[in-house]
Amino acid sequence: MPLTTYHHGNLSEAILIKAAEIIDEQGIEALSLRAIAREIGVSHSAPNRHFANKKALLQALAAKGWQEARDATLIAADQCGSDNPHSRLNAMGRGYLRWALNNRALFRAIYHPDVSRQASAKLRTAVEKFADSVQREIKATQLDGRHANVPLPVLTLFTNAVPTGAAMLILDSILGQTMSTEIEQEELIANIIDLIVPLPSS
Amino acid sequence: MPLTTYHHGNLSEAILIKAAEIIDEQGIEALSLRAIAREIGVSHSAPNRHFANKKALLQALAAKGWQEARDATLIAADQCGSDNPHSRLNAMGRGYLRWALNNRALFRAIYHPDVSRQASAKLRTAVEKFADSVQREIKATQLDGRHANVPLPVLTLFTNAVPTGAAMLILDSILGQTMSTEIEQEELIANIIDLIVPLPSS
DNA sequence: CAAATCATGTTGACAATGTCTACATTAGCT
DNA sequence: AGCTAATGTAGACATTGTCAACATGATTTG
Repeated sequence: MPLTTYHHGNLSEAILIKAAEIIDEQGIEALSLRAIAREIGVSHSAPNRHFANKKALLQALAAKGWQEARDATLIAADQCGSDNPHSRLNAMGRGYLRWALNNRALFRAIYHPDVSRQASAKLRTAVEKFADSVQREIKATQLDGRHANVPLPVLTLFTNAVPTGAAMLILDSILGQTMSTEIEQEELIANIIDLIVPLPSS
Repeated sequence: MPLTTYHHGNLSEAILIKAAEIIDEQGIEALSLRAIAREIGVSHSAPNRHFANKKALLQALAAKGWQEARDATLIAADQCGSDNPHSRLNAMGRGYLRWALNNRALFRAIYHPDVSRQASAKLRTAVEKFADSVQREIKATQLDGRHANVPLPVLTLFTNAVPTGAAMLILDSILGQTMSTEIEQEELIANIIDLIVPLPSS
């Protein structure tokens, strides 16, 4: 095998990884197809063979991100070892927020406006499935007595807004920078999520 | 006065207005200095006389945005006609969220990562002043018995995250699109904010 | 096994953009 | 009236996204 092969072997994957790396370090605005190609060591238009355009690359990252976010959320629910809806939803919130803070590149991708504005049908249904899973659990907590008189869509929006907003403030906003972050991450996560869905006083 | 003057008269302001218009309609990613100049009818590099670069334009928009957000928030508190911290903070939350939903261009600007990443000292202190005003009120609610055992920074992050996250989800995310928005805006605002700071049962 | 076909990568081109420099026009002050 | 600084223009350049034409190599197929 020659030292430098004409064909990369797994360029698709390499592009996604390098893209995530750049987004992580320099933000999603700094992402450039040519820079990715340069750093990987392929020609400037090689990425076009794998992604029709820049938006398609972002969509692919977002799809991966939603997948991971969904997994992190649902697995957390299963692993919390309780059937109580409050416990489960609390675990889901923590799992989602933890994932967001530990995977900012993908987190930035899933909320990038360009992705939302022109989401493929496939991505759209993936997100809907995620939303449904969460809403089902929210509904269960409501039947269990949590904010019983609040319309479900509002409660859903609220429940999603907290971890999403918190992650955005912490990761990407001046406002977040002004707020002290001396608290240990896992404790912060627990404290914040407990404010949305208190754990049952077993 | 000739029909077309060599000097525009108030180009700075015109650029800011046109920029907000474009951001409102097409999102902040679609913003281009040359397009702004084209639509206003000046040469492609005229904006450079007023803003050193694109980032500077975004910073100016963000400064304007923080100013407006702060006004909307603090004025709401004063106008609520109550001294009760819960009532005041509730009004502030509503005022802020209402402003965000009604001014998406500036809302997008104040949370744009490029702005946060390289904020001028002036902008940074403006944001800090806003954050302080809010935190002072949050502290008051805590002394009034709201989540007395939660660390103040956490409670602050939570309180800010709700309206910010809700606005982002509604305005710019696929997740928000999947959530029904059939509720009237003012009712939605009230319902969401009540979930963070319940009004005192006078 | 040979050859044909398709996926993958390269090169060169083009338009659009941000930004710089040199120049033109005008406003405002003395 | 004339000077100076502010404001606008024209042209240039590097960078980027994207496309078309071509090169290379992997895979299938006769």
